[in-house]
Amino acid sequence: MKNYLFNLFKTTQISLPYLKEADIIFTVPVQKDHGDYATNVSMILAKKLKRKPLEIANEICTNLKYDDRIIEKIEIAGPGFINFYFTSSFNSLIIKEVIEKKEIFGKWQKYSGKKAMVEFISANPTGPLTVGHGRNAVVGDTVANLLEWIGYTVDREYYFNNAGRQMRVLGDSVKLRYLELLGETIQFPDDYYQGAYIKEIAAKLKKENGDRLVNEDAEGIFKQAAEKEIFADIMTTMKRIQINMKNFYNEHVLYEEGKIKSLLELFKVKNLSYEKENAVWLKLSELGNEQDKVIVKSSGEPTYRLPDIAYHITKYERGYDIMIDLFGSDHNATYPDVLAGLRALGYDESKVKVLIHQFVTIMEKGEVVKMSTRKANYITLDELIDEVGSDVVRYFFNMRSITSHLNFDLDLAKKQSDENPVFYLQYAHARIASVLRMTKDEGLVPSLDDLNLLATKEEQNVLKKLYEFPDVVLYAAENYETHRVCIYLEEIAALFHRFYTECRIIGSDKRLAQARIALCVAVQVVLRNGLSILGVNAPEKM
RNA sequence: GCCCCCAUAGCUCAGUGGAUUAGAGCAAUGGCCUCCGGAGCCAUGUGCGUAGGUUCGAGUCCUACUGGGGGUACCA
Repeated sequence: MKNYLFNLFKTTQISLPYLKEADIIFTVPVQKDHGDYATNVSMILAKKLKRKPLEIANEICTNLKYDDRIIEKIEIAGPGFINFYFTSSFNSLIIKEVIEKKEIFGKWQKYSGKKAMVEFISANPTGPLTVGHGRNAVVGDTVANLLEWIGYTVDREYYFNNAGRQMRVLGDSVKLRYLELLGETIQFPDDYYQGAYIKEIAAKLKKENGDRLVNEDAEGIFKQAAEKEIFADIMTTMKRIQINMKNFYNEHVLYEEGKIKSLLELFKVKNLSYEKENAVWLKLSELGNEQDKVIVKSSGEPTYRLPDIAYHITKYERGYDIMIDLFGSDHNATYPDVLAGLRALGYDESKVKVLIHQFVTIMEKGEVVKMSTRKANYITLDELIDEVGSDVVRYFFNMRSITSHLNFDLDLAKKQSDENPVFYLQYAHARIASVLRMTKDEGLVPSLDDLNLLATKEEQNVLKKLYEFPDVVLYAAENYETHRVCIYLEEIAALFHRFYTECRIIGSDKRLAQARIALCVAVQVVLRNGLSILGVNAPEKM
């Protein structure tokens, strides 16, 4: 539909050259009686041409040479909108396209040949993934899916650090619990890791080694065992929600390959850093940021900024056209420094897209559960999956704009899963599968021969919505907004149910029945495609 | 103090500068199966935090304010 309009306006440019001067946009009007698509081009041109919008709209309309088998009518309305009404027989042709393209309906070639990296989760192995990581994990994976749908080749990468203070505390925490199990009286500091998993790791060490480890360094076997166990856990959790990371990038590699050292040297040579009070500072205030920041502490240990910049440089070196970083809002102060460092070294920072998602609030028994990895009172992603399943987890994390806080009512998700919109979508899909099984037994098959019979309001509404799917995918992908897909799917499922309530298949004239079955198939394809973007199953039966 | 995000119906949230009429789900009330899946459909809504500004046109953009969340380390 949209394509036809774009082409129509392009040919009209010959007779009305001023059409080239405006960005022509077609939108689906909120009001159904305002047509299938509308454009505000005459209002935009009114200012440039200093003429009345209605007058311009009239002129455009008389010059549009359209095919009346495709467009039923064109109207001018309100202050100068041009509304387009398509013929019902043209609308029905979308079914043919959907059924022919099937699992690739909605895909684009627009960015084919381009490489993208999505870096997400990137949690250090200090504990199991929490619900907050869950949002990051699901959104990151879905953004990656969306980019694949518009043509990108996408790598998913997990960046982590198994050195540093946090990990030392982790090793100490495990050793203390180990000593405790051996009967020693210990003082367990408040700022150590309190979770039960620490005790489990300590217990495992005791079982395997008895008391032989009492004189071992906490940074040795204790830290290593903890990291191994925790990472195994994280991997299992990711697998449960269908996340396949391509790479795990260990910050340590940057040191091994000398990238930290050479970057530090580069900053010095370029006069972008200086020494003060035994520390090395990056001249961020000269690069447009608020203040200079330390990149090497007086202890000689770099702060996260140096490896983060070095890490991003490897992304450029690996040839990505676009690099997505997905962080929780608690990290929103870190990326401006990294971007400034990259900019100073001449890298095109517009290739890095930083997405910040807001917190997840867990509600349980009407109360907010405060969460901290250190403290014992947090809900793990694994527990959440146990309670509600992978499909609900993935759908819920995808269904809200990442700029908003996500309110996750655990009680609701636990006990009343049939209230969840994900079931509404899966039900629509399963219902169609059932219809197809049943009609097949009646000797009816989908047919594209008489699609023009699909003329009722309910049928037409579904058809027009089918046309929108590729646009929704493109918009969602280019704006990294996974929730758009959810909104669309809920809309088309609702339109389908309405159609199905009003329009009978068995008992109708055979040609009409078979056209309606074809409509069902098309809706099913789109539901399945949309759900696959989200990583949610589309069941044949429920 | 400064920086980022948010404020829309009882609750959870959509809303891509457009149309005298701002939508959905949940909750609530009342309808709809002699009929293909009732996990469905239909009906019922005193709502855009406050005050200015830009614009032909503002929930959407700008400024200030109020309220909430997150930051502002030689933690990440």
